[in-house]
Formats: sequence, structure tokens, C-alpha cells
Amino acid sequence: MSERIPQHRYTAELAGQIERRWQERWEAEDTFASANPAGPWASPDDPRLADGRDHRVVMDMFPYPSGAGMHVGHPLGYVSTDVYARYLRTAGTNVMYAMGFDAFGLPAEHYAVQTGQHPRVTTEAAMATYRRQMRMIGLSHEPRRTFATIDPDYVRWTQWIFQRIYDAWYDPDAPPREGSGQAGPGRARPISDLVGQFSAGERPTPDGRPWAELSRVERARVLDGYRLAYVSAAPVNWCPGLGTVLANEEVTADGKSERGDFPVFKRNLSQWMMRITAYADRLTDDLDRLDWPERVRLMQRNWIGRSTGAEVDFPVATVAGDAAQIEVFTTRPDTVFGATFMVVAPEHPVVDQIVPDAWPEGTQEAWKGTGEARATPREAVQAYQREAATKSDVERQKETVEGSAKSGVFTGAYATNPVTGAPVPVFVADYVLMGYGTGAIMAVPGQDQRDWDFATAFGLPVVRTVQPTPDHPEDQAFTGEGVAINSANDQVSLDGLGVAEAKERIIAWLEQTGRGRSTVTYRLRDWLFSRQRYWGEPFPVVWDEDGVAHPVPDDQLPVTLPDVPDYTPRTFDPQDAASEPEAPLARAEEWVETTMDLGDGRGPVPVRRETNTMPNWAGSCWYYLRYLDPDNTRVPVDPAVEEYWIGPRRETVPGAPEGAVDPGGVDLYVGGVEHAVLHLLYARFWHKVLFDLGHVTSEEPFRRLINQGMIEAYVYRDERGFPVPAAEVEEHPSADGGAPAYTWNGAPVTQEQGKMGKSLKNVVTPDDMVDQYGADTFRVYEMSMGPLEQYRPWETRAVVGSQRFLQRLWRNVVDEDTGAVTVVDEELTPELSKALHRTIDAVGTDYAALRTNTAIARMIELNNLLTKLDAVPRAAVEPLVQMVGPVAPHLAAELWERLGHEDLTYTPFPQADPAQLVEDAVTAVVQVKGKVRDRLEVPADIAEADLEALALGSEKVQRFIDGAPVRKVIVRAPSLVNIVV
RNA sequence: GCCCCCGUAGCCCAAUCGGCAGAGGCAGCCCACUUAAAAUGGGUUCAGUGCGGGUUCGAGUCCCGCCGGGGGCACCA
Repeated sequence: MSERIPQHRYTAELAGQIERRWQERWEAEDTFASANPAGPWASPDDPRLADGRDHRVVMDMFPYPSGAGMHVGHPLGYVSTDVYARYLRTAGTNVMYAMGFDAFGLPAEHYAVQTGQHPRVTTEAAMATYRRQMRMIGLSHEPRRTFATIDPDYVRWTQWIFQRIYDAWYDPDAPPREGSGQAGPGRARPISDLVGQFSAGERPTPDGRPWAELSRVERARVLDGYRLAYVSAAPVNWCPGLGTVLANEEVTADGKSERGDFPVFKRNLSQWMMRITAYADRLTDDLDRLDWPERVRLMQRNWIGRSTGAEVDFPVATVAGDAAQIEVFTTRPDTVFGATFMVVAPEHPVVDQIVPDAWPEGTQEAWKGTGEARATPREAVQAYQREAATKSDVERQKETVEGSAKSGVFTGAYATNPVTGAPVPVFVADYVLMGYGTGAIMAVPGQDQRDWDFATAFGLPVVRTVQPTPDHPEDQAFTGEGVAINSANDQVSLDGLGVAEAKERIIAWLEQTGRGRSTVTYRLRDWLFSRQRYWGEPFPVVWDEDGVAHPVPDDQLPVTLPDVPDYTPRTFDPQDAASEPEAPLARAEEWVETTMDLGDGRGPVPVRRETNTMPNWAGSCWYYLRYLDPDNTRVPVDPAVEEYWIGPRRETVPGAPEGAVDPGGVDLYVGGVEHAVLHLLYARFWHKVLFDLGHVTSEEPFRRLINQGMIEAYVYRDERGFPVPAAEVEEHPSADGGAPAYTWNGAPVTQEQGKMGKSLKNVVTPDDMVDQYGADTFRVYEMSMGPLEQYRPWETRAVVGSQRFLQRLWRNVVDEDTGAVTVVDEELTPELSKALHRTIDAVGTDYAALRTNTAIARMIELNNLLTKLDAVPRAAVEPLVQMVGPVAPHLAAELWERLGHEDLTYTPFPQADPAQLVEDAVTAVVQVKGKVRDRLEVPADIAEADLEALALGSEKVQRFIDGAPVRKVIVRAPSLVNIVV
């Protein structure tokens, strides 16, 4: 059987030999090393650094290495960036292309729990598998730049950056750094600047005492209120099932953990936070300067949720008789004349101050609540508060969103509408959330459906203050645009104004009279930064005997994880809301209790180490910076190196606003859309802090982002609905050309498309594909399946098409029987020459635009032309081999060498001759009333009038005109004429 | 409920500015090579662009309304 196959055919075996040979050679020769302008590996004489030469940083989101290794879906983005990087090298660009590992995290910890092995052991093993697979498919990463987030050297700098964040505060009045594209003031500054302001008396202390009179502990408390990394005892997301607290971004809309899908409860716990809210404006504004998919920018904008409006003060009398105010936030201050009642969140502190001992005269029964306790306002309100406290946010929402019935209780107090002077009843209701705005609203049933529902349920009055459209239903709030009505008092009138003008006028009046102010709120909350896990970066922080936090001095970093016998996390019954987090590190007592010289003149003192660890996101917040300068022992990245690679560019990205300043950042970042608001938001935040503090020159980490699609696979299910092994399913074409039928073991099965996974029995690995077809074929197939962004199903059956292409290319150069090179040194025919140059032109454009699928189609086309020739001219096949280089690098390198050349990696991409791209003659289409009726061969530079005359002279055309008067002739020389009769 | 993306041959996908619906691949069918099959090579069939309107000389492309698939947000004041 196999002896029939020609000895030198490009089979999987031969491909494998070629691939291994080139992989070894590339590694031995450091082929992919980039040229460095500065830092430990500086090579200033490298020609790639010459003036005018471009540079690009190309990278993928680094993987979290799972024990199972990669399936064929994982390398899609990697192969794309590799093709792009390889193309750029041939285009004369200095390319930085590296890959590391995101190696802290829960799965390794879970796996370690099951197997009893240390997470480091299993993680290292998984990384070895990934490295082998990435090398096997020919990725041209620069080996010397690789690292994992668990490497002590990397942890050291992650902790170092934490210290800088801890040692900084956000000064909203500070001018931005020179040259930044920031619109308004605001910048992080070292905490020492703040201490300077306090001690100089420029900034008052909270209680007004001079700074010098504050104790050590008091000063620390004051500063903690400003730091960008701080400990707070706020309500946090506690997940007993995982045994840790979680960031808002890690909790799904229905109150479950994103990982594991466990219930999450709000608990008041003391935790590390990052003051990301200080950057809310810049994180929103700077999205405009990035070349990112619109939907990702939209998701970030939604997550940050900037909303402009006004705060309005509603006077209220406390039970003690004092004049107080309830401050509300509204985006519709123009509707304040229609505010007929108020609602405050059950947790709102004002409630205790205003609830009277007895119901006011004439209080409606329905306002007193539904429970037993309704004799006095105090009892009713407390009962309602208790009930609300036992419910999670999600439960609160469920009852009311789905049922649309709103619960609530009258507080017994009345406030005063500041524009009408009318008394308005104050309710507590859980549809108002303490965590958003001021935790209190003015209710305007006329213009807000939620308020309308509440007003209807409690028999409250409705005043429309915006004229609804004529067809608007009588029984609904009107939330649209319209002119203001019923909106005037003695001093100000909004009547007749549109919404925007009305807002402006009423805010001006409120500010003038001290009743309110224009304001901005955000949905974004500070980032909860500590986790009760073992497998993460330890905080470089110790606590002294007074409970004051101290950073571990830089020269003592990294703080490494203690080796403990019991590193498993304490998890609980997922429903056990009352459980307490228990950090695994707290059990390493010898590590926790230590002494340290804190540098404050006291000498070594007893301290307790912080026992929480950083979240998995910490390591991925800055790894792209470390690629730039991985061996630097002085700083995370040399500023000159950073500026060269990712500093702001002179030109802005496409679509950036007029006059914008380029933010810099990685030139191409490819990864899944699932990180749209987690990793990508956190990394942007850290980067901006580093920018403010002067450690980097770029304002953004990732200048251009592409979300690669997912490779899915067919899932076949038997009649019971269970998946059957996809590889064993047989296809049976239908007789009439319709959809085919599928069977497994003779029994019919159904086909659907789904994720690739063990449980669906449809996993295909790169290892299988490289064995069966070779790495180059695998790469070509992945790239020819469609555009990078698209989701598409894997079909192993179709891979053979890519193999045939490479086999034909091989055969166009090498004799399958003898192995001899068969190309001839003949002139190209004019037709072939034109085809070649058109292909060069198109393929170069496609590669540069990451349209690898169409580039491959063009190369197949040219290759098929060559296949038909008796002898293949060298001048045609050599450029083709060069063009194939980015997608099938091993095969191209081999053929290039056999054709008598050196390594292809830096050989300049072929140039298309512009003269060969112009056509002498083209086919002009002649349409009559939009239908094609004739085709004419005409010179490419034909004049419109000549083409028109030629078209009208056509016999076929005249037949279709059929003597009717010609009304109009549209000429698009040289390709089209449309005659309208 | 609101917002975003996508629907082109049996399948994966092409189609600059609105200008001949088809570049490439898979599958199918036919032929060559073969004792035969596989592999390989050559040839070839197949859709009028999810549906309904509109704009236009001309619509896969632009606009409106549906249908189907995917995703995001959701008492956010």
C-alpha cells in the first residue's frame, strides 16, 4: 500500500520531518529575536532599528494553561498573530512577538485538591504541554521573553506595582501629565505629596487638628482614605461555595459566581480595594482613542455607566425637630415639578432620623405595609427593613421586575418639593438601591414607569410635566422627548422648553438658590482586590501591633508563598451565607507571624503578614510590559524600551476624534471577547496609574484589539439526545442534493453546532492534526476557514483541501519521485506575469489587513495556474513560496532553501510591479434596464463617450432596446454601461 | 423589555465606491492513473443573497418593518 506513495511526496511524515528540522534551526539561531533599542539586550546597531523602520508589538491574550492541553480552537488567534508577525518581518518591521502564561488561579488549586499535588507542579506540567504544542505548530515567539505570572521574578514586580498603587492617591485637581490626551484635570500622585500638603497645612485634616498633632495611627487612617489601594469594610460579594470574595465583575447578573455558578451573598467584610472609580472618566473617555471592536467599547461604557444629572435637596424635618435634607440623584432634573413623593432605600441613614412615633392624620391603610407590624411607622419601617435585609439584590429585583408590583412602606414623614414647596410623602422601598446615586430618589410618576407603578399601587398623585405625544396611552408614564408643562413657580419657568433646555435652566436655578447641583454618577464600583485563596500573589503588606498596614520594602520583594502542607481553601455549603472567609495563608502561622524593620526608626518589630492573596487578574494587568524587557532587574520595564515599543504614535487610530492624541499601547492584541470588562478594564486602570506616576509613556495598554471568534464543532446526538463520538459518525449524501443524513454505528444521529468539549465527544487536538496532516496544513486550514472574528465549525474532513494545496505547491518545485528541484529558468508569459503580480499585490494587502483567508485563496489560485504548466518557471514559484511563508513557514523555508536561498524569515516580501497591475483590455458589461445583455472587450483607458457609442452600437443591445427611445445612459468607464429605455 | 452583531450553493466562506452574485476549500457527480481500492490529478453540477416593502438607471451592499441565530444590559433614578 504505502510503497505506492512516491518517496518524496509531501505527506504528513515528510511534513513532520521538515517541521522539526526548521523548528530546531530557528531556535538554535534565535531567528525571531527582535532588536532592542535599550535595556539589558540592547542591540543599537541592528539594522531593524535604523531611522524610518517601523516596529510593532503583536500579541495574544496569554493562556491559562489547563491540564488537558489545547484543542484546535485555542491556536486560532495564535496562528493569526503568528502569520501577521511573520508577514511584518518580511515587510521590514521590527516585530516583538512573545508568549507567557497566566498561571495563578483556581483550576490549578482545585486540581491540586483532587490529586494532592502542589499547584505549582500541576501548573508547570500544563505549561510544558502548551509550550510543546505551540512549538509544534510553528509559532514564532521569542523564547527569551517568555515567563509565567507565578515566576518569583515576575511576582516581585507585580508586588512592586502594587506598592506604587498603594503609595499613590488620586488628585482630581492635578493637571494631567504633559503631552497626554486627557481632557480635564486629575492624576495619581505619590502619597508623599499628600503628606506634604497636610503637614504644610494646605489641606485640612478631617477633624481640623494640625497634622503634627495626629498620632501615627491616626495619620495612617487619614492616608488610607486616599490611597488607590486601601482596606475597606464595605459590603462585598461573599461566595461560600468558592470560599472567597469576588469582584463585582466576577458576579453574574443573577447573583452567581461567574466561575462555578455558586450563589453570592453581600457581606460586610474588611477587604483590599482598588480605587478604580477615580479613573472612571478617563476609562470612558479614552475608549474613543482606541482601535477596538465597537461592542467591547460599548460593554466597557455600560459597565462604567457614567450618567450625568443633578443632585437635588429635598428639605425634611427630623423627629428631633432639626432641619435636614434628603439628597436625591436624578438624570431628569427637568421633571422636578412632577415629583409627588420620594423613595429612599431601606438602608438609607436618614430613615432613622425622620420616622415619627405615630402615623400622621389620615394615613392610608395601604401605606402602612402588608405585615403584622403596622401599628406605628417605626414598627412598619423596621419590619420592612428586616425583610429587605434578608433578601439578596437579585431576589429584590426578581419579585418586582417580574411581577412589576412594587413593595414599600410610608415612613410617616413628609419632605418638601424644593421647586413647588408642596409636601411630598417619603417612602422606603427596595426598588431604590443604596449603592447607586444617593440611595434616594424623587419619584416622578408622570415621566418614569417604575414611579408610575409605585404611584398606582399606593394611590399617589401623578403630575405630567412633559407633554406626551398625542397617541401616548393615558395609563403610562411618558419617558420620551417633549416640551415641559406644569413646570413653573414664582422664580423660574420651564414651560415650553425641550428636555435639554429645561434641564439646563432648572440646574442653573437650583445651583443659584443652593437647592441642588449638576453632578455625574457611575455604575462602576471600586475593585475588590483580595481573595481568600492560596494560589495567588501574596500581598506585600504587613500589619503592625496597632493594626496599621505597612508595605514590605522593595528590597525584600518578592514576598513568596509559604510551602504549607494544607493549601486547600476552606469552602462551605454554597448556600451558607453566614460562613466566614478563611484565608489558607492564615494557617501558615510561622510565615504570618514575623518581625520586620519598617524603616521608621523603631527597628525590627513584630508584624503579621497579610494573608489574603491577589486576584487572578493581577498578573495579567501588566504582562505585556514585561515582554518588552523581561530581564530587567531594576524596574518592571525600562522607560526607553517602553517608549520605543508602545509609546504614543504620531498618527491616531482610524476613527479617533479630530485632534486626539494617540495613547500608544500594544499594536495588535488578539483575544476572546469574554475579557471585555474584566481583564481589559483592570489592565487599562493599572496602566493609567503607571502613566500618571511616570513609569510608562503610553496612556493605554492595548492600542488595537481584535476578538477572535471561537472554533466550534459539530455535535452528533443519538435518538436519546446523548452525544456520540463525532469522529465515528458517517455522512450519507442525500439523493436529491439536499441536506445529508448522518449515522453512528448504523443508527441515525442528528447534527448540531456547539462548543468543543469532552462531554460532547467532539474534541479535536492540534496533536491529532499535526500527526495526520502536518503543522503547516493545520495552520493553512485554520486560517482559510474564514475571517478571524468569526465563529465557525471545525471539520476535520475538510482539512485535506489545505493539504492538497501544499502538496501541489511542493510538486511545483520538487519531483515527487526523485526529490529533484524541477523549476526552469524561463521567462514568464505576459498572462502569468500579470497573474503573479496581481496575486502579490492582493496577498500583501490581505496579510496587512489580517485577511489571511482571502490571501490563501489567492495563493491557491496562482498555484493552480502553475500546476497546469508543463514546467514551472522559477520566477513565478519563488515569489509564491515567499508569499506562503507566513502561513506555512516550515514548507516555505524548506522550498526556499532547496531553491538555493538562505532563511526566508527576513527576506523582503515580493513587490508587485505597478505596471503589471493595469489591464490593457477589460470586459465592459452592457446592461439594458439593469440586466446584463452584452459584454465588450475594450481598452482599459477608453473614454466614456467612446464606450457609450460602442455599447449603443451593439447588435445584442439594440435587440433588447427594440426601437424604444433611450431615456438615459449611465457610463462607468471602462467596466459598465447601463441603458435605460 | 432595551441595545449590539450576524443570516450568500448541501457545508465553510468570497464579492473596493451601490455596478457581471463566485475567488478558494469541503462534500457530490464524471473521467484519468490502478487488477481493485485508497491516495493523487483533471473536469463538472449546485444558490439569486432569511422574508416583505422602499430608495436608485442599478441593491448581497443603503433605509424601514418582520423572522431566525449569537451576545451584552436590565428596578441605575
